[in-house]
Amino acid sequence: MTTNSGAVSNRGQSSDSVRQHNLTTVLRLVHLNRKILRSQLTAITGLNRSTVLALISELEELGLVVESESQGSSGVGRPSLMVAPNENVVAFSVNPEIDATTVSVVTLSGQVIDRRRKLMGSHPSPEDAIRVSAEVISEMRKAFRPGTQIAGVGVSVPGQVRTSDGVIRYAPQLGWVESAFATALSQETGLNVFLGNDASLGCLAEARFGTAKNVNDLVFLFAGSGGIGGGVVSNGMTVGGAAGYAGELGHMKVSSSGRLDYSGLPGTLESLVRREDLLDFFKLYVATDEELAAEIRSSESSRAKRLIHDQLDSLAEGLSNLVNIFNPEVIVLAGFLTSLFEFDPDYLLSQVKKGSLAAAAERVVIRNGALGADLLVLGAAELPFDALISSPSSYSLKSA
Amino acid sequence: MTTNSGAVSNRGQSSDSVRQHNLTTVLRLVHLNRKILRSQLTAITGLNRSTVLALISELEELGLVVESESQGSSGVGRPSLMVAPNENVVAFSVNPEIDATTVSVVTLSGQVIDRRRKLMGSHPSPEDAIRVSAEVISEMRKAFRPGTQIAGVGVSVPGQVRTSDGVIRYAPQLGWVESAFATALSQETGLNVFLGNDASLGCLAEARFGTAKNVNDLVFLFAGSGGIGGGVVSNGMTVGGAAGYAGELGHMKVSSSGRLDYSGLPGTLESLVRREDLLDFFKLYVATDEELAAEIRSSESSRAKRLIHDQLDSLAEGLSNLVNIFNPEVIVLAGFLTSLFEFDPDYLLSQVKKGSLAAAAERVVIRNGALGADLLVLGAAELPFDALISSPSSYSLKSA
DNA sequence: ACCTATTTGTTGTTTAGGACAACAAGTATC
DNA sequence: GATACTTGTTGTCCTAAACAACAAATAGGT
Repeated sequence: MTTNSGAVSNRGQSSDSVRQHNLTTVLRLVHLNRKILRSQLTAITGLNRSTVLALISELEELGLVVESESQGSSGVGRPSLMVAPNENVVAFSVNPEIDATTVSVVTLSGQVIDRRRKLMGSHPSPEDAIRVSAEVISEMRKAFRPGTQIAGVGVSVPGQVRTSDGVIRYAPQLGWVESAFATALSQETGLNVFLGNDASLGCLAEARFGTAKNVNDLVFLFAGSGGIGGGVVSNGMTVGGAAGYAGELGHMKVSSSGRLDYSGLPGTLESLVRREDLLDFFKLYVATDEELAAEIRSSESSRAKRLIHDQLDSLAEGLSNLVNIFNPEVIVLAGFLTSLFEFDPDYLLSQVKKGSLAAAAERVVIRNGALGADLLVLGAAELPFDALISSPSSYSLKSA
Repeated sequence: MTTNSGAVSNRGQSSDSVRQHNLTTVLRLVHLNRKILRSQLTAITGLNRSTVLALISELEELGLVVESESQGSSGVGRPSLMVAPNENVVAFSVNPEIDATTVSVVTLSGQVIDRRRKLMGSHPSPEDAIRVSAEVISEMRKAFRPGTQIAGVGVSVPGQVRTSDGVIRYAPQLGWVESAFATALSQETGLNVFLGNDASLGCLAEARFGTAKNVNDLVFLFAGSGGIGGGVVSNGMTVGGAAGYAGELGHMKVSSSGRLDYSGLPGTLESLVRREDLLDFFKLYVATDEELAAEIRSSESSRAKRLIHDQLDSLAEGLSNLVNIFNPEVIVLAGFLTSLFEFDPDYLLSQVKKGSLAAAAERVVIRNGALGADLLVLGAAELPFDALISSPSSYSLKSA
């Protein structure tokens, strides 16, 4: 017998907060499931049928959900109505990269309905990215069908984001330092803007819509050309830290090697598991993850195999630590780590188990992420959607 | 601007759950503060005065709190009543060690009112510890004053505890494997029994009553003769992991050294920061933490200083990783790590900052724990108290 | 085709519990 | 001693969820 002390708020609850909580709970379920039967909502929430009816009616009046008759019968009895997010509710997703900025439109039901990628000079300033984002958003808004409601903008930042005020504290690859990105983009667009670290948002997306759906304890590791980022969900909540900088799993020291990572720290996971090393070996100049994956998959030379296994060993050392620290249910890999894993899944798992405590590792599963190119787009859009969902009746949606 | 997605339950709330939540909130505040004015309760909870009155009346009828007139005035206006936990509500704390088992009695107000340490043979079995604990508990119950109500038993385990069923999965120093400790001790005593990892409970205690009070993101590191354990609080919640094995921070690999820790893993924090190494150097056979601390404090030889700084360097490597992973507000040290830290606090902090990302480390504070010998006693007692507090009106207290 | 069992939607009523308002009680200041 | 201020206490109001009863829509059996 053991208890889990839940998150503590010290606030009391009145009937008003109950209503808010129930509206939030129903809307979240509709959002997460994309569509769900009313009968399932009553079953999951434990609320009375009549209460669920009232809640959905209110959400429908707010323009957040729509009901429709479900096709195909689900058994005896009067068929239940299907509840789905209102397709008119959308969010923008902004993804700044080193040479381009991508802006996408995501519906509350998780559909990516528009995406535009703007190439930029090789080292865009934050101001450049803000200007381009604002322009694209403005264009896109003009094309919206009438009645479209905008929840806000979510930005995935390849760097550290200060949660309290939406400032980009440091984005190494972009060279951005202390940029008040959220405030500035909010002024340009008149929309609510939310920032998040890219890997943390990827973690969020995989936990909500991807391979780690319904998993309460998970570790996410994401590796691209700019190094290794991570995200952690514990007790069903994102581990954010005091200021929002938590989850820098790539900068975990695992060896005494003097090799430096992109932030200048020696012997870290990021310094040992490197996309560049593989590209160099395969003599690929620039390559997509798919091209690299193909090379890895077809590797037969012992030199190639040794290199890949070395990388797997280093990855395993990092994952072992994370298993000891977090005892996750699932480890999710993304970016080129998926190719490494696929090359020899059993090897990676066995090495991880070897380097960690038997208890902590005994039920852990390693999986590749399921969201592919939509990972960061969906993750970033969750930020404004979260804000909307947590106060459905008072959140101010903006019209197109 | 950024949001923190809260913990998600999917359950709806009715007026009944509101009452439970409010009772829990008030009782928790009374417990955490040991005593608190009713006016402060209304201010903190945001509830109406009349509502707080009703809640406290119910808790008083349940025998959980008592009200008294506050001494000394606190300003203009009618003086507010003081609310305190009922001293008749207690929990047992059981702390098995390698050569003894200690049983303590803790009141809901956090007073340790009795403590008995039973020496045991050098390698007691779980059954031995259960039998001895049950005997001591039985004796102690006879001495209770009439009306005493028992919330249950909390056990601090120097090893891995499976949360779901209260089984000790593996306690290396004791040599215990897969022991259904909670079930057995519950049968012997007729009380609810809860288990927790010792370091995790120490973390909990420091976060609630010690140096990290009101801190929502903290990392706790505890080192004794049996190695290094840890605990983490993130978003105000203990990081427990999928099965309860999270927080094994001592087994984090930080170097390529082949030196093994007590669980056989190489190059880990525990293998490099060792109480034994210091004892050997100072030629102390067995020593209390105080004796070791005195030796460290008075070290003047350059060899001693080098050894201590080496240990500090290794400790810093581990802490740097934890800073990058958790971005904590506070790091709390306990056990002999306090002596290491006190030897050169600035050095440890600067080494931690050197090995971690500037952003993640910029506001971190390192502190020694404040609870000393009561650490595990208070921590373990929190387990039954948590169960009581989370359902005040339906929890079944046992009488003496 | 009709009847029954089953499930869900809908409507009207009840009820639990927090908010609110009004007043009493006790303290500090002038 | 008068006033202002804060808190305790009591009675009433109000919100929102539960409940009960009935209607609607389906599947399966005869």
